[in-house]
Amino acid sequence: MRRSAPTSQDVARLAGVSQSTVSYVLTGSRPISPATRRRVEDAIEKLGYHPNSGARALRSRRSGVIGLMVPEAYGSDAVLMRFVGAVAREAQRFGYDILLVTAQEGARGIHRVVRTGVCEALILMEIGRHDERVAAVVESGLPFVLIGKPVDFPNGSVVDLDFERLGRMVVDRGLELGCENLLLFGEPGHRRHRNDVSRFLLGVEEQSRSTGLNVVLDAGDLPEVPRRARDLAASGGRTAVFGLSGVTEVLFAIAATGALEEPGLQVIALTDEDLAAISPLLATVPRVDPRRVEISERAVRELVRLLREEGATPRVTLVEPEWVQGGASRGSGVGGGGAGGHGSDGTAIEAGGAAEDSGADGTGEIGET
Amino acid sequence: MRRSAPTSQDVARLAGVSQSTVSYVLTGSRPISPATRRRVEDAIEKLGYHPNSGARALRSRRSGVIGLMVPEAYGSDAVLMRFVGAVAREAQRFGYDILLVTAQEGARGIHRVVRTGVCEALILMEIGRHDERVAAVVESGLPFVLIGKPVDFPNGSVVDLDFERLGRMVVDRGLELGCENLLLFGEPGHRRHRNDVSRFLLGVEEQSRSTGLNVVLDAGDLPEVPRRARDLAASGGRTAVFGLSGVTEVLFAIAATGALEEPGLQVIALTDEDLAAISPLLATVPRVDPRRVEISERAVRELVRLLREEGATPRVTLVEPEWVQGGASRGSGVGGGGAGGHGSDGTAIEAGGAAEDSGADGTGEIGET
DNA sequence: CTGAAAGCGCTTACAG
DNA sequence: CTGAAAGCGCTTACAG
Repeated sequence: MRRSAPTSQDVARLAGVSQSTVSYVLTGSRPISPATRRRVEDAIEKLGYHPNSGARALRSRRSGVIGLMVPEAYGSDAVLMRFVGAVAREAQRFGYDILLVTAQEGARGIHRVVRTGVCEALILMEIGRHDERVAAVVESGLPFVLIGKPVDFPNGSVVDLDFERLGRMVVDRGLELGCENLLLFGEPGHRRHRNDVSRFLLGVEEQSRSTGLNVVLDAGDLPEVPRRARDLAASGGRTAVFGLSGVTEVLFAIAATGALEEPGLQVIALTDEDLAAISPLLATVPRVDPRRVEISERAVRELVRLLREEGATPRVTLVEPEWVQGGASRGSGVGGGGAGGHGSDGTAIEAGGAAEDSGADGTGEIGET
Repeated sequence: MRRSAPTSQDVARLAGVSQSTVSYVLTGSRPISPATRRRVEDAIEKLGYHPNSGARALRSRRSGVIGLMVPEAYGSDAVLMRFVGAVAREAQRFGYDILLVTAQEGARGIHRVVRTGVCEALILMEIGRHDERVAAVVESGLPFVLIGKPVDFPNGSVVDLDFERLGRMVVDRGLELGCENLLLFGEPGHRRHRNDVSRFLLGVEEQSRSTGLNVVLDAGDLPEVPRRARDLAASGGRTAVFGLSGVTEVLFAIAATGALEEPGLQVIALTDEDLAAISPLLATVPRVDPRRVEISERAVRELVRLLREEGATPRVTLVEPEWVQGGASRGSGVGGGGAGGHGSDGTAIEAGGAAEDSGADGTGEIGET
């Protein structure tokens, strides 16, 4: 039943060439005549040959495997799998496999996969403000990308949603919709220590200060949100309701039932398009897409760039949130300029030598060199 | 910055032994004197040595990597990540890493990871009724485990929730709560083709037939569920409401807002404990835990058994759903006997040589030999 | 209880 | 444009 897999030796024999020629056809590191190439490719096809990954890794020091360090699941982790799936698919496109490393393993996990050589590059998710893993991955010397931008990060590639801009966008949209208040739920206050939340709040506070929108954090536990919203609207005027974090999507099922469908309330949703499809009523409110698939794919492509481009330097890419419904597309429809700290022309603003690109198309750009 | 990792040669030199002795200490495949072992271990510690995975895999044909074939994300995939995370953590415990293979790759993906030798075993999720991957994985000769039991499966290890029993449990609980109707949502009708749904419906139909509970499928789209439930209760009497699939958890946020809190309605929730924590009101309804972490862990342990036990035969393990709230624990509180097709004493009922264990503790058992 | 040596299947200088 | 050969770092018979 389990015959051992064919080797390049078998392919060479069948094609009538040397074993090294088979290897050269595969790696492309030497010109091969069309006729020879053809014979080798036919033999490969006929035998169903795949190069042994252990031998290849041992010899070339390239395993073809990217380590993905995933955070411990917390609350509703629908969000997490969206990243993981997209990373795996995009890596596949470039011929890489994804190996899971759990956050639980910490810096030791990074050392392990580096030392064993099982991974030739790493993607880390949800880096905290003072995270031992950053030092570990930098020290490892392997190419790496962070999904999720720490507030302060010395040098290295990052791909993340532009949360600060998201904050400004939500404030602007609330104003545009004639609201006097913005009620935030999903515990943004409690989770201020999280990089994404703190950056989001930075944007909200900045933009609300300059525009006069009244912002209320901490709407309380989930079931209390509708009541808090109604109270706020009754006492303080028209109120926009917005929730951050993975909890949001669950919460919007609430909105979908009509609990928040009242004249004085205006829901703004942060949700993936396909999740929106679950609840038809979500189609009626302005939605902003957190672009998780886009971010995951860009993270992989950035890593591939670092792996394949000689002397490539790390890059910070902030992807713009995108209005899907109830606003201009591309995220640039509302107060695009704002009081933002980064330009829209590719200005480098990061310390430590990393360049931040924010292309004219509303997302950071990764240049091909 | 990136000095190359130390080798077993380096360890041997430092410990003053031969390179093979280092290897024997690591593999444990030969008795080593305590003194020598000690010196080797110290050297390993001092150098931070980890054996090169490529070399090890090349020589031993054991990569230490388990492939996990994950389904394409659909709808709310919170559920998926719960499996993936638990599988990764449990594999870690046994010294294995998890490599993601996307369902998108299909049978070709299985051939690839088998032929390259990158995986030495496989876990497959969400096998369909006629799935090309089953033939591929059987033919590969690698040890494998399915998470999710196809209705008909020839021979091989399976770990899954006992969906048939879940069906019976829900019917019994509904009756116990004085209901005359059971409204099922989460599109159980449309998704009848899915293995889990069809097995669940089998249990529901069987038990409702023998008890006279009126079962209604297809409660419609999410937002319509509360109205349908109220209508049913008004015309037909007290109604239990139960939803299958990942959508359930989102839906229960609806219940949590009180949309289903009416005298004639009785919500029964299928949800992980930690998700229940999001919504305090969930604590007030009977909940049944789909035991995803338990299933994932058992899948890994079953695979480890196949990998390490000489001549181990595949085994089918059905994990019992567990009442968490509003019922006896351990799932055996309600109609434990039922009209079920499997005993509670470890009787083998599967065709094709696979044995089904259903231990007295309410879950299938994996014996250590 | 330990060592010297072969060899897993590749990639890549070295040669022609 | 192609081949013969070294060697990546292990594991595991073969020897003592």
